[in-house]
Amino acid sequence: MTTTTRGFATIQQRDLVNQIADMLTEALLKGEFAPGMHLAEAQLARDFGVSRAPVREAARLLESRGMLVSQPRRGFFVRTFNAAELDDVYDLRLCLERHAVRLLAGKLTAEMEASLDAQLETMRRVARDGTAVQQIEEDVAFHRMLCEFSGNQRLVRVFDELCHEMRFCILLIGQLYDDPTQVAESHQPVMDALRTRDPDACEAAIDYHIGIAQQRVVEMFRERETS
Amino acid sequence: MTTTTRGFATIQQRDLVNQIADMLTEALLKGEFAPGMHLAEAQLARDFGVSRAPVREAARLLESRGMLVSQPRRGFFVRTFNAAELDDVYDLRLCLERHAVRLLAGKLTAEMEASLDAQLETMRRVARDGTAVQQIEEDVAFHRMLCEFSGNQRLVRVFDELCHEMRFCILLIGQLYDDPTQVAESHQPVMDALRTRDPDACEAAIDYHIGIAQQRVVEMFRERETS
DNA sequence: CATCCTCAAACTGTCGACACTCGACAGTCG
DNA sequence: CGACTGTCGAGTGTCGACAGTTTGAGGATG
Repeated sequence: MTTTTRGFATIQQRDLVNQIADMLTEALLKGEFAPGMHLAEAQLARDFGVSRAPVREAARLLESRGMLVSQPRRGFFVRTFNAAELDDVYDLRLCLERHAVRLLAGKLTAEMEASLDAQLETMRRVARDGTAVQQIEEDVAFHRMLCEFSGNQRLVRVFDELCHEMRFCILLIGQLYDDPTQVAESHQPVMDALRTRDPDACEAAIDYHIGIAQQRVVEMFRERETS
Repeated sequence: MTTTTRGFATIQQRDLVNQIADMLTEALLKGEFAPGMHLAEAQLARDFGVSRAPVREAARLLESRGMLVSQPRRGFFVRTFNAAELDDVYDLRLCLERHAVRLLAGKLTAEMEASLDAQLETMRRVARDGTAVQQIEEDVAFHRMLCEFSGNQRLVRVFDELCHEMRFCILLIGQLYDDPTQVAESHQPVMDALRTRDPDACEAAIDYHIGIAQQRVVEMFRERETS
């Protein structure tokens, strides 16, 4: 209710928790908090100009997303990842998307195909004139579509959770792609495989695609770790 | 139940939040709250003899476990499942365990084998003289071992989440098995397949095993739905 | 008889306050 | 000199209160 720190006082009456969670997320992704760092509720509350209650809830939310961890009576800490954990995340993601494309192969409609094609087009666009963050977002969006179109909503939820963690790690290592055009083009084989409607071909394509990404990201993360 | 290494009783100072979460979970599994029912924070706080803050946190915890859902400014409601959602949960579980046994096939150690065999034995025991709840718990424990031994900790976490939901649904439909001895025996083929170390055989065995359970549970749930 | 409006009760979101715990640091005693 | 103890500040866990919102009952209206 008190004044915001800056001019953008868009009606705060609506859901402080989500706003705080978003701001915290952004700060985390920007690397403003060092991994393992302790986040004091009172301090954050002062920074945001609110009481501790919504801060606490927002922190719990981020905890459930795996971006923070909490210890009883000690509070919240920025989640630390090691390369092995990141590898697990990618491994699980591969497991999910494999399943998704197999399901999708048997039910791909013209609308889905059009949506995916459109998304590929978007990716090509941001590859030319988009920020690294945008490129990652559109990349994720394509994969999320695959999960959504699989028809298993529960799978999408888990995928979203994993995405939070992957984003977190990717933003930590800085940039992901050295040639942005690859972002879009590396997805084309997946799209082509889907069009064949052959589950095995789809699985192979996604296997290859994610395997590459996994190798790259985990490797870069491992390098960052030893510095 | 849990004893400290020195034999002292565990100090009952664990936060209220966890205690409340446990009680709420128990109440939910006992079916004391109807699906879709609104849970008023103040009322629960009175019931537990605490303030709303810990109740709120406990509720958020259960929300993250998928047992409650919340709507802004309206509060918490008991999660309702429909057969399709439950089917999704089983589908995803199958996806996870398939992956787990494939990984496990390539790394099964003698210790793991012994643990799994021991768990099968426990299952046989509770099949004879255990409650339905115990039988389910030991059943789950076996599958959890498969996930743990796969080596992917992140996978285990997702499995745990799914388990909460499956337990919830299973307890809703009352009893799961009509012949308790099947509980243990239906797992034997999975164990046998693992011993061959053949990923394909393992996948096939778990496919069959979970497929049966899925069919059964979802079917029973669907019946309950239309009543 | 159905519909809309009013209003009070109930409830959630948020706040500030207090008690208790944890960790650090310094002082004390062997 | 080292181990133990008391104290202090920082921070979390919990509480009661207030304000604004939602809900549902009941009356007014067409």
